[in-house]
Amino acid sequence: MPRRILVTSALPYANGAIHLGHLVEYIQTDIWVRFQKMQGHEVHYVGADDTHGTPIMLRAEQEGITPEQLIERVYREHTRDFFGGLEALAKGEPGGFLIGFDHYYSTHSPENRAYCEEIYRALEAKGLIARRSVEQFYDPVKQLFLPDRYIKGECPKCGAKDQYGDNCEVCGASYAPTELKNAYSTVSGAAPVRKTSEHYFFRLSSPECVNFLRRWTREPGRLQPEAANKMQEWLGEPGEEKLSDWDISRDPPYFGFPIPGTDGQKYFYVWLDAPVGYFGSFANYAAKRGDIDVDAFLRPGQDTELVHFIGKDIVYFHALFWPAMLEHAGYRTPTKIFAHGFLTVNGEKMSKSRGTFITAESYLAQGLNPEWLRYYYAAKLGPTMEDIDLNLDDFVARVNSDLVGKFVNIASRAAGFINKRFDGRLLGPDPGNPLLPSMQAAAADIAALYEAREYGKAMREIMALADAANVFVDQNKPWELAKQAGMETRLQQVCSDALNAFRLLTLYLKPVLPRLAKQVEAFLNIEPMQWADAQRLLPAGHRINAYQHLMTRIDPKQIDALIAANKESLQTPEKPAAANAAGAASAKSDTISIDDFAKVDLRVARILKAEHVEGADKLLKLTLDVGEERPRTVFAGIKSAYDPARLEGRLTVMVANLAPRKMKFGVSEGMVLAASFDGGDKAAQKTGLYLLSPDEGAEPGMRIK
RNA sequence: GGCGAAUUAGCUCAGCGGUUAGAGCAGCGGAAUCAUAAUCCGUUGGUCCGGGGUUCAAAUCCCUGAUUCGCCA
Repeated sequence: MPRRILVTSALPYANGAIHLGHLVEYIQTDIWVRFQKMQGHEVHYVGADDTHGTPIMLRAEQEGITPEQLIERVYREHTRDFFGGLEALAKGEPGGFLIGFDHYYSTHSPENRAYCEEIYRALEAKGLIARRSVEQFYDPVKQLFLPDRYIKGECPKCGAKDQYGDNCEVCGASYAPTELKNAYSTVSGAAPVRKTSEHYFFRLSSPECVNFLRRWTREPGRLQPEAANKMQEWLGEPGEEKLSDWDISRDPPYFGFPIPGTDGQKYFYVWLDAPVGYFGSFANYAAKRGDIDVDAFLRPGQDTELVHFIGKDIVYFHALFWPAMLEHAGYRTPTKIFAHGFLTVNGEKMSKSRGTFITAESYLAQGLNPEWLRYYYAAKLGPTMEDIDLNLDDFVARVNSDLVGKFVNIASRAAGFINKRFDGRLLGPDPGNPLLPSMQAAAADIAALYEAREYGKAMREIMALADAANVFVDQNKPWELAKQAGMETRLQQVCSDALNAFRLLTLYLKPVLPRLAKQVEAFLNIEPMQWADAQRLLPAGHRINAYQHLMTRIDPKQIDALIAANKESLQTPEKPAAANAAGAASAKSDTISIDDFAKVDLRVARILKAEHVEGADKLLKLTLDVGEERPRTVFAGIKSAYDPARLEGRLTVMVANLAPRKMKFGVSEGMVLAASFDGGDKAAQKTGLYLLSPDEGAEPGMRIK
């Protein structure tokens, strides 16, 4: 009986780029899904962008666009990074990191809204919704309740400025946001006030929920042991009431769904509608396909499975709120929740200043092969919540050695002889050769490892088989057979067996290397391989196609370039590496002489101050240190893309000998340089402005030439 | 501050009460030259974080300290 599984990866937030940390999860999920599909199971893998909440709203405002425009743009970026975008998918040529979503949608959808409302109503009908007053910080200028992350102030212990409301980065003291001195809203700069509002709560502390969760979280197989222990900690011993109710409402203005019956005065907190977004995406997919019974996957009492892959940081939401909500709203609960750890790079947290905060896009833009990373992650991943490390030297060594040196090399060693000497024809497997049966016998073991998400062990086992195949070639020395008269059949036999071995290795690696597997299937002239095909071999007389390079080695220089590229994006982390598209989009200008260029005095400048200009729609007033006695004042038309607070302190590039110009708001003594699309292309104009930055080490006043 | 996890060869990791602690990569020495997309054979290398204990036996269990990383307050 094929299993029927609905699989999800966590929904990435629609206000930032996908980076290599995100990809751990999508690659982990994708490998599992591809493996299950190869087993012949019915699997639906859905995802979506998580689009609601205050940060999205403010971000859009800062960029001068609507939240809808922002999430649409980010949707294009995310789908591009995951699978090359919807166009590539439609053409059947997925790109990006080859994440094989069956459907990728958005939480800002009618389906999601309908599920949220239905779930909410069901909970309310069961008396699981409570209302009570909550006092929170409020920005009187923006007229907005402020999440803690938007409040800064002086540390109550040491007086350090610009500290967040939970603890001080300077002295390490921890405190409540209310204790901050001279607190201010990072949105408007105004001093926040305390304001009371009625909030809606999901009664997680009710006996129904607590008892359910005590039972549910301990059911075998639901959670990893570490996660189950963590749940025990959060739940406390029976009698200890450790859980508190969950605040699910937010006051307008809020980008999200209104709560039914509140007349638009309350909105669902983004963390309520985010997981429901799994269902919304699935429902939309099912409607498009037309042959899937949605309720068979979403309602209780069915033989289907619901599997969530998530990061360890959101276990809380997925193992407490989410199942409790579902259980009491008449839906099925997740069958399994698989949490993974975080990614470190070279043993440390990803860091923008070290260039290890690497975006998915920059990795691809540098020409690195996504399957290199997929393999490396697979080699490192296990079923636990432990962090995994991307050690860049190890990455280069391991991929080159395993994939190119061991694996791909086998095909390369055998294919030449078969094509040149035997017209591409194979002999059937040699019954006296124990290599192939032993490789076939490993199929069950490797399958069990994939099933258990023991990818690292699976890769090790597969590479041990690749070693065995190389030993086989070495012992049988086809290059010597080729020189001996009368050994033609033996030569053909050895190479045929080697290619059969290569086919099996490819099959075992197919969940990790889908694109390469497809190329190999074309090379071997075979149908797409399923797991059961491991028990078959290429028959006598089978004809293969000409061999072409399957994979190149990683040049360490490519890694250096990748790090450098991500260092450059240091100052604009939210929009990295968007420049290549712009370069191609506009025509080149006429050539100039070096003397012409020398007339422009470009200098490194430090932005000492950046302020809004009252009455100006586009301008920011910048005070720049260019190594002169007196700082320069420059008005720059970059308000749409930059928050002044973020500019202060950073380095950029200015034209120092531009004639001063009197403007409505004062005299501008130069200009700062930024990249943007040329006018005319309306679609492109949306993608904004990119201020230039020198590499680390540059100092204010340095001449640029 | 409380709770938890981690610490094993240069690097990445496995082993989690039982022969002299393992693998891959790197290093070193050979061989080979089908594969410039390289392999094969051999080999160096470890106070298993420090200290104490339990045991016939500890990298593995317990206590304690250090460092790192989480979660909570």
